[in-house]
Amino acid sequence: MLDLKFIRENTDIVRQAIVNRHDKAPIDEIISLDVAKRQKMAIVERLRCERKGLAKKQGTESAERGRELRDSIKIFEDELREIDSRLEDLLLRVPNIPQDSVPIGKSEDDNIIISTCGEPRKFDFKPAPHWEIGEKLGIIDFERGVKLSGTRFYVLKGLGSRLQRSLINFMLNLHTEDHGYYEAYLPYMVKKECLIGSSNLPKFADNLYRDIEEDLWLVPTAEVPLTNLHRDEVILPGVLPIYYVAYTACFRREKMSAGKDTRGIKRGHQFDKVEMYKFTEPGNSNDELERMVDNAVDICRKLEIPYRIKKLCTADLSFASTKTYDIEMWAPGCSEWLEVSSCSNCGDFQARRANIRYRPTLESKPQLVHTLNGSGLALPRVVIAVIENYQQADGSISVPKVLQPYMDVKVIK
RNA sequence: GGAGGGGUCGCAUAGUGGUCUAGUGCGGGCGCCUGCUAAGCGCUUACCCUGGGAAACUGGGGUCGAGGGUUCAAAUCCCUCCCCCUCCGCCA
Repeated sequence: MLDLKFIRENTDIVRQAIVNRHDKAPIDEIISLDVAKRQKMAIVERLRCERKGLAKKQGTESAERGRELRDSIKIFEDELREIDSRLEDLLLRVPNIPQDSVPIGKSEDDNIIISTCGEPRKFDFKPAPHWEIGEKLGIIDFERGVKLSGTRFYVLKGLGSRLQRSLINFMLNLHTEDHGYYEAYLPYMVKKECLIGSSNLPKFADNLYRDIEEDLWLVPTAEVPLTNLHRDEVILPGVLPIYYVAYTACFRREKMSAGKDTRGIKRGHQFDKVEMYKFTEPGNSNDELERMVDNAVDICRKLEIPYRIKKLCTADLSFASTKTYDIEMWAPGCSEWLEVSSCSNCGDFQARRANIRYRPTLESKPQLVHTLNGSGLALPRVVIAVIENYQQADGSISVPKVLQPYMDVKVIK
């Protein structure tokens, strides 16, 4: 959420940001509600002040005036409540402002490829897509996944599920041991407030699963509970930056992309992900973003899979982000670059929603922190990349060196 | 799921309709005093919104788990919800 005061004083900047994002947030209505709100507040505060003075005295004529005050205060309070909830809802739907370094673009085609690393392997046979390799080896079972849960579900079996588990452990170990992250095991179901804090609600409700009886929501990413770990807290001086890493399952309806990517395990309703998350001081967040990207890329390097880094343009930037890098791994079987990570600096946008602050020193006033999130990495796509990059002519898969200690085998066959 | 108890300033507590402008202790900060460590004394101690001011600063409102309600007046009474504790039931 943007600061209302900022919107009031920098309306043109906000308007331009919305245009650049091709968003339609209703800034005009916000501005007029804000004016109306402050007018009414001035009146109601004057009335409350009089009531306060009156309440100290007792007597019949002050009781008479008191009744009048009570009634008119109530009318104004009701109006204010209505304005407030409308304003709150609108504010929650305004996207974050892209940084100046973010390229302005019309669509994802305007994202900029910053670097491409690693030589795509030369095959002396035609590389197969993972769904063929996986099915032949019996490590991915699409039919039974659909039998259990319907379309976009699959079952990993045997060394397939072991491969995913190995990747998770490899990533968690690397981030905790080499990159300084602190591991957390989190709830996969969270309260509505958490999703508001992380910016998934109210705007993106249609991509979420929810238990109506308890009003608990399944997390679409660990970013949601991680953001909310420090909700309504004031972090003490000297504690920042905090780095978290967490493995969770993620649940998404993927309604918006129905019909897209239906083949294989690239896009399911349930998938696993290792997520990196940082709480930082405002001055450091961009440096921390670069480091986070490098932490994600380190996985690609160690797995020895070709990858590229993209800087997202304003049209493709996610709602809460001021600046985002995507990392893609090359998948020679389906001949496409797979998005395995998205690293974003959300600035104080989520911190304002979730009320996450820190004190620079013991004496100073609380200030909003900056939050950053990045996949480190998204599992099923890394599984795809391993399968397709390490496939062999006989249909088997050789296991990447760094995974061999986790897999206990050198070849999946 | 059933029965009961509870949520007050960083922590611990007092407060059952007006004297609460929320008291006290601890902890924190500032200062004074003291020829060592210590003790003592004084002051201070949250956050949000909004108005005025170039600024230092200053006026007003709100917040006692959250939100409503009753009342001239609510930390205090009523309703809904959230969270914590104890016992019972169930359970990996």
